[in-house]
Amino acid sequence: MAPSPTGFLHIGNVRTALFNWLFARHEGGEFKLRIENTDTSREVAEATEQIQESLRWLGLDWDGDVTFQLDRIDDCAAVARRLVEEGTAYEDDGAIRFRMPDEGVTAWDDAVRGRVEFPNQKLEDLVLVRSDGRPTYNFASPMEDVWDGITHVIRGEDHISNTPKQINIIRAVGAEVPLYAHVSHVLGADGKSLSKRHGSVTVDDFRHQGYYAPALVNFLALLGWSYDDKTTIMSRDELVERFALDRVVPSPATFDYQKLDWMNGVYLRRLSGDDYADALMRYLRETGHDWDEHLVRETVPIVQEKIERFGQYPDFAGFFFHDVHPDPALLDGREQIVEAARDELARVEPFDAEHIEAALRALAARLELSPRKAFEPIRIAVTGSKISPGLFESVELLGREETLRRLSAAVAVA
RNA sequence: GGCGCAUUCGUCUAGUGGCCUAGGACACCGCCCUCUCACGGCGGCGGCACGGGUUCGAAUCCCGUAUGCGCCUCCA
Repeated sequence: MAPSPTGFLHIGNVRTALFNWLFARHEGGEFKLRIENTDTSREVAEATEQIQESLRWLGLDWDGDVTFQLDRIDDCAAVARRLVEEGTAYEDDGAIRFRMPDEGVTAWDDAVRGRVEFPNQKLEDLVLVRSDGRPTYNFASPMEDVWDGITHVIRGEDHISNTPKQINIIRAVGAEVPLYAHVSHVLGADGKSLSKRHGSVTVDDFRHQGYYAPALVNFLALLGWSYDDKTTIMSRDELVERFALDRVVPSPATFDYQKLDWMNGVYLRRLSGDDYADALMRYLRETGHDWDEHLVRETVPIVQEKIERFGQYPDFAGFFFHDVHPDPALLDGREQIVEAARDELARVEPFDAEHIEAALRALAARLELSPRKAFEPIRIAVTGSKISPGLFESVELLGREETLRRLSAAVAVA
């Protein structure tokens, strides 16, 4: 994987990285990370570290040290000089240009697209080394592929037109041409390529919204690749075991956030309570919610099945950690129900979900209200919202004192 | 403009000449479950871009058209 350090890791690049990683792990090969920083003017200082942190979060581990394209500037220059001597390159205004063949075609068998051919006549002589001495991407990249012993280049389809140029360079230096696989782009809902030029959709964005890395990986793997006609949920190991380039489709895929949300929910619901709590705590800490860990862990059984992203937790369960101020209009003249509930809950014994439920259901029956009708104002007074985890369990967790306080407060305000 | 790549339900996809009156998943709609919201169960809506070929037979092969995207930089 060879990102340029111009910003956060983009989700489209991550999908490409994932295919590289899955392929390498499946084949027992190596997955290499190279930072393509020959364009120093566009480089962003933090980017290199952020890219690595994002890959670590996703669990895409690379082999060996990270390499930097700029480190081979001298090696590239030496090769360019040799090509000039050999006559396959020439000087032009201080730069060095590669002489592309004029006749015939340059072709390769792309692992996802089949045979691709370019008439050489259309290939322009390419600048290898700029007049300031720095190699260009189209020179440095194939040379590094050679030096790093890259056997498979899996990259985005925007590189298709670069490939014949790079193949000719590799041939000119007498090296072996790697196998190329050009995967399609990931599109946004607007149908445009999801690139840095259009909305920024970085790994960090997903992380902050509370997506679970294994779910994101599963989802991304299915963007352009499938195992069969019905399998969608696959663990990391299953993905590695099953991934194959020949099942990668060549057409672009649109990123569907709703499906990601669904899949994230599936993953979160499958977690054990402890694992869920661990991941949730990590998320809350990362996003600046300094909430009591013991209480957070106690809420897990009643929220795990209800939310599909950790990002929903603060809104959904925040009432456990801070007071609520429900809009009086929401109660809409139903404060007598809230008042009656307060009186009931004041004497429930023991104060647990089972007995709380029995008491509140009896209250609803006495008021000749359906449970649905009767519980709504109580829920609003206690949680501040019409939507919440189970009422009885929430009340138990909140405790008698705090519950009664909120019920009284709601009545007072109304 | 040139070159290249792509085109199956709204979305992700299965499909490699007959198994397809095109299968699955997400989304959507309806019903059931139900203290809200979710989960779960059941059912439904919905597609081979278009036009020509080839063939006994085409979503699958060929050609063309359309549309989208990419590249054409001393960016990567």
